[in-house]
Amino acid sequence: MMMEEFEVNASEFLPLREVVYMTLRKAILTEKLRPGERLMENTIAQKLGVSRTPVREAIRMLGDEGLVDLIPRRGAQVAQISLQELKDVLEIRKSLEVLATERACEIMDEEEMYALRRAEERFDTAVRGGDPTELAEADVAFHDVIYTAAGNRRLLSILSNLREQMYRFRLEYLKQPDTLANLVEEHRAIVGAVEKRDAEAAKALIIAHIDNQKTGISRMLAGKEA
Amino acid sequence: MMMEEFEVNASEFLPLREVVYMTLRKAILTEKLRPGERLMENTIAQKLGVSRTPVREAIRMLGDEGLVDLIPRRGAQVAQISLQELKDVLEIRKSLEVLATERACEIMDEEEMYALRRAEERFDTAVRGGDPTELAEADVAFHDVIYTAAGNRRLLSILSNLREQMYRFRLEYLKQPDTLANLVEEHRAIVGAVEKRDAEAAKALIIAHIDNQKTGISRMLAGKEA
DNA sequence: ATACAAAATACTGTATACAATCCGGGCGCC
DNA sequence: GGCGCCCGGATTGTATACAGTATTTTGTAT
Repeated sequence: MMMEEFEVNASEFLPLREVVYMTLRKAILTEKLRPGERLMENTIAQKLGVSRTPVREAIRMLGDEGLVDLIPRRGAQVAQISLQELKDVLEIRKSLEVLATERACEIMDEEEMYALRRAEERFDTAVRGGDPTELAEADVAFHDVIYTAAGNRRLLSILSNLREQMYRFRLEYLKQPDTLANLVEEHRAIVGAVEKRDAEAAKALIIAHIDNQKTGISRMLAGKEA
Repeated sequence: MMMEEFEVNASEFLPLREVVYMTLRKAILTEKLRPGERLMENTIAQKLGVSRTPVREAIRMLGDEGLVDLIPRRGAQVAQISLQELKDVLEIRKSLEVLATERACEIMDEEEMYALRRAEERFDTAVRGGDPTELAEADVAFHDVIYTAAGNRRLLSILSNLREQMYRFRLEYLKQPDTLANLVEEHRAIVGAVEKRDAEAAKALIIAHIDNQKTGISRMLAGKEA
């Protein structure tokens, strides 16, 4: 496969399509590839030193996640995410996070409870630390504990996918210092409710959590326009 | 591409991967390819008279839909759908159908209302007609009107995907004559609630609709085991 | 006979070559 | 001068060839 040592350092002997996928994904999320930009198989393949085949497959994966738009016979381009689409995604997430949280309240075991508390602490630490990447990962990890505890694999996969849609915004969002304090508080409250297995309370908290995100991101975008 | 006239009659000059995808999908849904059966790229490619490339892509599409399990370096096999997975899917659908119905109640316009009534009539007719394929399609069309009216494209796509998961069961399920009468009645009630824009009532009806499906299919599967 | 090892085989992963289609530019015609 | 057609280049779609790995088979030794 050659692959002149180059960009892609990550753990070798992974399928190439995964490597290409992760590389492109990162480039999109960090805005190195801007929305609307075309992804040409040949160009990318040459740039990464691989053949078109894994590039093709990687691009299709990104298409499934919604990070790129696939246009037949025209190729792919980095997806524009409109405010409308963002709202759509958040609306779906609200329904499904509620579901996940309710189920988690019902069937979560002690081990998972412990993991949840640990995840909350990690997020707490990350907020104080200030590294945005770690912060985002800690947030992901926190919610993942709940998703997983819900015991519905399909739900986990859908929620993970929806999260991807928002990643670009989240990175910005998580930089706003005033939101961070809120987030810590919200997470703490959610953990409390789940620990008591109080599904009603947890549901309300999750709804508020998502609604806050929606207003926060909307405000952020509105500010950016100006 | 040659493609010796063969099986795949459907509208030519569609990308081959689509043709292969539809062919395989149909084969799985009609149980010509049984759960657990391996899908080997070479074999399928030869059988359909195409190369491995479009077959590969088609198989990956089926993987996304959950109709086949993709195992790295081992290929794909037709997914076993356990009762648990079925319940998982129905649980998610319940949340999202509720969401779709509520939104539809809010923002559906007159044209879509009309389409909904037409779809209900079509289903009604199909029940009397007795052709199971038409029946399934009419049911899909009915729910699609609501999904679409909800005005959330991502939601539409997720719900469509989840429906695929259940297709195999639905075909069997829709053959049971006693359920059919119920279904017609449930659809009629849903249309009534949506027409009045009574989101609460519609929500309750949709929940009942899905719960009925769940018990119906569970009973059917239990019967089959014995 | 069984267990282990080694080789053959069969399959996926990757690369490359070829075909078909779409887009833009230039030229001619109206 | 504008509209349309044709041609060439660019890019995706498809086919095939090659490489690497996992699985199965077969042989041998205990």
